[in-house]
Amino acid sequence: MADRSPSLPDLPILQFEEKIAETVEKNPVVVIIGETGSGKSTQLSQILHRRGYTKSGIVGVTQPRRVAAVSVARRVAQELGVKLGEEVGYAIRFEDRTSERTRIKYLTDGVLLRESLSNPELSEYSVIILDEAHERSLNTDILLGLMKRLVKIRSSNLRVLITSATLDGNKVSNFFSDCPVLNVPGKLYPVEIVYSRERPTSYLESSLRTALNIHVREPEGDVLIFMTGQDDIDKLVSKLEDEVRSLQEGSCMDAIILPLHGSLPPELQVRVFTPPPPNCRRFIVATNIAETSLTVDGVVYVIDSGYVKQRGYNPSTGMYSLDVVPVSKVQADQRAGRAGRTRPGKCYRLYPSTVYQDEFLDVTVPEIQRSSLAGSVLYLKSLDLSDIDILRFDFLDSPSYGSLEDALKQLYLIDAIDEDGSITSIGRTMAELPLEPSLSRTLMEANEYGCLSQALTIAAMLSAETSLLPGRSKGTEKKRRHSADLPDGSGLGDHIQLLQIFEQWDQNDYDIGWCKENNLQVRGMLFVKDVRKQLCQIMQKKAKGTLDVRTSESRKERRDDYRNLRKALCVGFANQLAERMTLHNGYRTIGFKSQLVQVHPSSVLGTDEQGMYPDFAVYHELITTSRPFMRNVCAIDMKWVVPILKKLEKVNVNKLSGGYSQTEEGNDGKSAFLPKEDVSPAKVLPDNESRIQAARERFLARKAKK
DNA sequence: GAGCACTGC
Repeated sequence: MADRSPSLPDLPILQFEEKIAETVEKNPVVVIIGETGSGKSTQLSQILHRRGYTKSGIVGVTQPRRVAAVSVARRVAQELGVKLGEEVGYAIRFEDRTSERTRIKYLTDGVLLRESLSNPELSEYSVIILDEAHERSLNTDILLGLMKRLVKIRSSNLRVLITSATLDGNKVSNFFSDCPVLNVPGKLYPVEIVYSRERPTSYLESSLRTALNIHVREPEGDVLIFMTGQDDIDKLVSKLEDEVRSLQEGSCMDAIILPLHGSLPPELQVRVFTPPPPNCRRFIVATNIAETSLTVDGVVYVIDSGYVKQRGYNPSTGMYSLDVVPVSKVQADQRAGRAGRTRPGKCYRLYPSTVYQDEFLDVTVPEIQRSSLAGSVLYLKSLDLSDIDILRFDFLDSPSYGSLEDALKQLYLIDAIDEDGSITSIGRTMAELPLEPSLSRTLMEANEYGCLSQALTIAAMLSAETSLLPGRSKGTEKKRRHSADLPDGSGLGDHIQLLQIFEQWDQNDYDIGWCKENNLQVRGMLFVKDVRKQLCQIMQKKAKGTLDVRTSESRKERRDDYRNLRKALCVGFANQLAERMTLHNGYRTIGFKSQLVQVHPSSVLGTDEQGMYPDFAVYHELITTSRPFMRNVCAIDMKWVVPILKKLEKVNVNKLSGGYSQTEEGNDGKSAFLPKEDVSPAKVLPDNESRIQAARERFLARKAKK
């Protein structure tokens, strides 16, 4: 591979090559603050290659997103004049384009985590660059902790570079024993920030007025408007269309108004990449997707509502939520930067500067503090790092004690760890599967009951579930769940329906047209097929029966009630069970702090002659939107629940966590982020026990009645 | 009888 291509682009970072090389030479960890347009993603790896770091190993660069890993690798291969997949390659899920000759490797952080599972010292790498670490994805945060440990073990032959944002560069440096921080300027044009005098009562209305003002008064250039979700986007798009239409002819240029969000079909998403005809201004009304994932060229004006829709998780109830929250300063700056990519721009913030200064957090709350940690904890346990105790694991930002406790409890209930918190052999197999722990456990149990092939399908379908639904357009709603053509889950619930849908697609030879006819998202269904294939490869050696999708005809004839499959789900989702109220169709969750929930209206779960839902159910997810709902529900037998209730009684979080309690030094002060809930084990347990006792009594009464 | 921001193995 050539050391220097004649066509190297003129990027700011190249002026710092000497300084970077010198600093990396002397320090095992270096933080690089690289603004947008600095070229850090494509150039850092090449600088280190020129300095000889690819002689002793691979230079690996992680990216939080698949498309970024692919496109940056392609670019670097081009700049170095080599064929992609040879000296320069990439690895993402389902696609490994590397070879023995690969010296520079771009990969998603998830793939690097997988690699470290089989090679904890990542010995083939001489350099690891964690790019976009300021985005603080769950995987990046785990990697940051692992890197801190790894540089101690491999101090002589590993270099770690972390790229971050201005606002938390020092924090990352502190985390790595005050390692050096290098600033690399970006190549953005100046963006003038225009603040509102006060917060608008309706930011939809305010966005509309601001957009129209730009259209009438400002010179040409596209407008990017950040909204929180599809609903508001649709409303604003239609209002803008009305208003623009009513503008006097000839008073201003033409306009094209485009929505842009994740649930938009890909063919509509790519419309934003088509440049507008002359004398025409585009309005792109977008979610966060335009903040980092998609870059729209031609944007000169940005309107920032100051809000974002963000997922949260409450570990004491197991409940997810989607909340509209103020953006962080980093996010607001990122949004503003979208106006200065091609020439000087303007950003209209629909809030006063005091709100930015005093109310916005510096950085977005990291994902690790907003997610269930069962999967991450199981992952870390399976690494067998004898020098690391999970509850003392060194995170850049620690998750709360309650959140780790929730993860341990769940892992214990599904047999992934024993009562002392040590990983079991079941847990080890689970960690190998690219699934949430409950689904991994379901697969293993299903394997024992001879219904692995069905469980594989359900696991794959649930991995993609949200992207299977068609966009919410009038007339097609309800169709997915209640269409006459699609199976209905035999009244047993959504898991079974998902299984039946995939089986039917299989019987239709994976015909794309069939998906379209049934309003199933093609992209989502193809993803399911890929996931299932990947899961099959991993489970092949362990499988006790066939992995084929198609169940044999004879079996279909004797009216399968999916008992084994539902029993396996019950074991895998032992932490996600609910019991119906005696007199109505509401449920209360078992195992968490008492929580009243309802079956989501989109569910196909059937009722009996009295219109009542089954006594017990397993759910895939609890989510609060307008109210707390169970999403994806499956009927289960009460007798399957009894052993789980017994196990719940035995849960001793103090033992699971190795006697480490919240009050001990080291973890306090860092962990207060969620709604203040008392999650100390001493208080939760008695309450839990009495609740379980009551549930058992109700269960026995019911049994007697029947 | 309600709705889903965005990623990823």
